[in-house]
Amino acid sequence: MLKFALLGFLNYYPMTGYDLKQAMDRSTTHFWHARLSQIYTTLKTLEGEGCVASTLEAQQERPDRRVYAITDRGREALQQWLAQTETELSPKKETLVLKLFFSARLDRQTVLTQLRLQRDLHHRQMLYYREGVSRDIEQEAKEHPELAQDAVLWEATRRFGEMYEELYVRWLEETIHLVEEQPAS
Amino acid sequence: MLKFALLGFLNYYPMTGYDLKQAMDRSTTHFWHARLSQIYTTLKTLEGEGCVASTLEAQQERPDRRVYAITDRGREALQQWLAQTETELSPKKETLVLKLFFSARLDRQTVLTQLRLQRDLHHRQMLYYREGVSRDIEQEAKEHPELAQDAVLWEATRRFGEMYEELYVRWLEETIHLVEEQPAS
DNA sequence: CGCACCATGTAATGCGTTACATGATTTT
DNA sequence: AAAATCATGTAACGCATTACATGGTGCG
Repeated sequence: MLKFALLGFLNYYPMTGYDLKQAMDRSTTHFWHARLSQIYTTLKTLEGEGCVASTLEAQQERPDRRVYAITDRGREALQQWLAQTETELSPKKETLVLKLFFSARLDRQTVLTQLRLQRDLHHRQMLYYREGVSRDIEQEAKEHPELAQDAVLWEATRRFGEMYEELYVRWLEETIHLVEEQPAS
Repeated sequence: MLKFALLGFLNYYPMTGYDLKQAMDRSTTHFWHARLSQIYTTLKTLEGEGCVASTLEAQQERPDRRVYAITDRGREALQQWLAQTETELSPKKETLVLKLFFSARLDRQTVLTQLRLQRDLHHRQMLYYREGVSRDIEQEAKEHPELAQDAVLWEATRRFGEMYEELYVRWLEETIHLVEEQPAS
């Protein structure tokens, strides 16, 4: 799946593995993320499959860069993936919710500390989508005017992140009240 | 991480791998899931670590059952995990959102078909949390009255699932309108 | 002086899925 | 007659993380 994310970015313009990591961190990280090590190995695989091609660029005063560009075959693979309908829901893994599920016998203060910390984290994340991600999208759209159409959908995915964090904060607040008002066992 | 989910369930009462799969499917599946094959191998690992102990029960007219029970060491491991504060956000992977991010050059009808199908799937899932999961929790609480305290938190996690699906449907509807009203490229 | 940034990769390990393998009973 | 339920497991593979390994530049 990371393959397609990388192809998607390279379909905008050529980039290095390092660039791709930064692009993801500034845009898709809340719904798709990867480590640098995985990006580098996946690029190698994609090159083996003929979906991308790389050229080594020497730089003075900086390490060499290996710049990847998408090929016709890569564009085709990307299109095919995009057009293929998703007939299932993405499976989720939410550690906090799992923990809460089993926390009835845990002392109340520990549970509340847990929930309040997460509320703060999600609140901060919500502000980040509203401010940081918003700014990054606008900047990228300004630097690459040919991607204006794309930016509309980037904004839609940003909105998903924002709404998700709003929901999380709301739910945590509900749940904190619930735990506070539970009679002692 | 699956380890702790299994310990959590076995902390209620002893179960087989098959039972554990069903328990998960009826309760945690929207925030934590696993395949039977993984459950069986993880139980074996847990037994090797002394966190659970199993006994083979012969049955007439049915295959033998290997029933797992949590040990003191297992209870300790579970408690420690539960009490340990989560200082990070759970990373998400949302295939649909990733696809949408890169879909600007895809023809509009394909995108809309994709989004509408997902809206229906999430809507159905929302109803399932409201009806199916709700019922399952109530039934389990009725069958095991000693788990009444636990059921309060189960309900809180069910509520998370419901709110999440509501959000998803809302976002998809927003996004469908957005795509419908986009001027052609 | 230390940290962050730029820049690339490999190796070992862990987690999770898919496929393989079996087989009786109960429900539709 | 076919499908679902009960019931257990192994093997191969793929995806992802962590740790290892290197090294120069620029900023506070």
